[in-house]
Amino acid sequence: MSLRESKKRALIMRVQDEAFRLASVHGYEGTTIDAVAAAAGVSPSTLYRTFGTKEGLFLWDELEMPAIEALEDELAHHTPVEAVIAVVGGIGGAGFHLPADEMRVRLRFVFTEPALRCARRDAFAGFEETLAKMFVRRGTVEPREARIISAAGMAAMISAGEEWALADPPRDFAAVASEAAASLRAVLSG
Amino acid sequence: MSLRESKKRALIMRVQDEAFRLASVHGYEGTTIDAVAAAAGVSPSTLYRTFGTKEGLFLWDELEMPAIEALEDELAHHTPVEAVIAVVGGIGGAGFHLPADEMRVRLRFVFTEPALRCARRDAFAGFEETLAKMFVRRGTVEPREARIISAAGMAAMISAGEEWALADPPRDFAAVASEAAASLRAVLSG
DNA sequence: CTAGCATATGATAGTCACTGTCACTCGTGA
DNA sequence: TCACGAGTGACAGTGACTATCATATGCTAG
Repeated sequence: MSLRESKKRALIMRVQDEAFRLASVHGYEGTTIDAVAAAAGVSPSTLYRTFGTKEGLFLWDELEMPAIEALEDELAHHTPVEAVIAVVGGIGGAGFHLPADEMRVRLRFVFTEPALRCARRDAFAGFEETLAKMFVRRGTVEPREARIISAAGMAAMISAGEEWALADPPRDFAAVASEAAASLRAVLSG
Repeated sequence: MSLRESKKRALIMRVQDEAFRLASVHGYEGTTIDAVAAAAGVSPSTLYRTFGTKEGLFLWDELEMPAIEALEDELAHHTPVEAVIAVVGGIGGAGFHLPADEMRVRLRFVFTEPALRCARRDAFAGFEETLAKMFVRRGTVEPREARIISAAGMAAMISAGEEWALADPPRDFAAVASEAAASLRAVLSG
C-alpha cells in the first residue's frame, strides 16, 4: 500500500473517530463540519473532498465490498434467491474493522439519529440497486424480479443490522443474521 | 371543506405548478425557493411551513392515502402477500388529481433528477415502513417478515411507477401495474 | 354583527452545509 | 535531485433552512 493510500486510511479513521466522539457529546446537529475538521487536524475542504457530505462522515463504510464479493461467489452456483439468503446469513462473518462493541455503538447512532435517516436509506437503496444489477447481469431473472428480490434481501439485511445494533442485552451477530435469512426464506418462493 | 382548507389546497397546486414549470426551464438546482415563492405569490416562510424542504415541493403527493386505504380493505380478507399483490395491481385505478400526461411529466422529473434521489428514496422507505406496521398490526406475520414483504411490494410499486413514467411510447398505467403485480407474485411465496 | 381567539402569513436576521477557485505542499517516478 | 501531478488549505460566496415576532386572516361564541 502506497504512502498516499495509508495516509488516506489513517485520515478516514481519525476523522470518523472524532466525528462520532463529538456527536456523542454535542449531538449530530450540534457537531459542525468545522469542529470535526479542527478536532482531526485537517481543513474542512479536505473533509468535503473525502466524505462528500456531513452524512457521509457518519455513513462511510466498507461493509459493502465483502458483501458484493460474497454474492458474486454465491451467484456462480445458486439462484438469486438462494444466493441472497446465503449472503444475509453470512454477513459480518469475517468480522469488522473495529471492535464489535464500538461498531455497535456507531451503528446504533446511525440507526437512531433522525438527521441521518434520509442519507441512510439512500445508501441502502444504492446498495440494493447494485445487487439488482448483479442479478440481471447473471441473466437468470428479469429486471423487475431482480429489483424485488434485492429489495427483499436488503430489507432482511437492514433488519438484521438494526436488531443487532439495538438488541438489549447484546446478541451475537451471526445468530441475528441467520434469523433474518430464515425470515427471508419464508417469504421468498423457491 | 372549510375556507382555510380549500385555500391550502389551492396554494399547494399553485406552488407546485410554478415549481415544476420553473424547474423545467432552469433545472432543479437553478430553481431557488425564493424564485418559486415569488412566482406563486407567497413568502418563502409559508413555503417552508407547507412543504418543509425544497425536495418536499416536488415530492409532495397524495397517492399514499388511497393506497393505504386499499391495503386496509384487502388485509381484512387476505394474507399480507395477497393483499400487497392486489394493491400493486390496482394502483392509480381511481385516476390522478392531474391529467395523466402532466402526471407523467412530473413523475419522470422526480425519477430522473439526481438531486431528488435521496429524498425520493426516503419518501418511499417511509411509506414502506407504514405498510410494514399495518401488516404487524393485523397480527398475521412477525415484524421481520412484514418488513421483507412490504419492501418487496414497494419495489414492485416503484418499478411500476418508474416504468410508466419513462415508457416510450407511453403505456397504460393499469397494464404496467398488473405486470408488476405478476412479478411480485412470482417472487413471493404464497 | 362583532369581539376575541386561534391559526396562518410575512419580514428579518442569522447559521451552516456545501461549492468553486487558486496558490501551495507533498508524495511519486524518473 | 528535479519535475510532475495529486492532495491540501484558505477564502469568498450561494442558498437551504431556522427562529422569532409582528401582522393579517379565518373561525366561533355571545
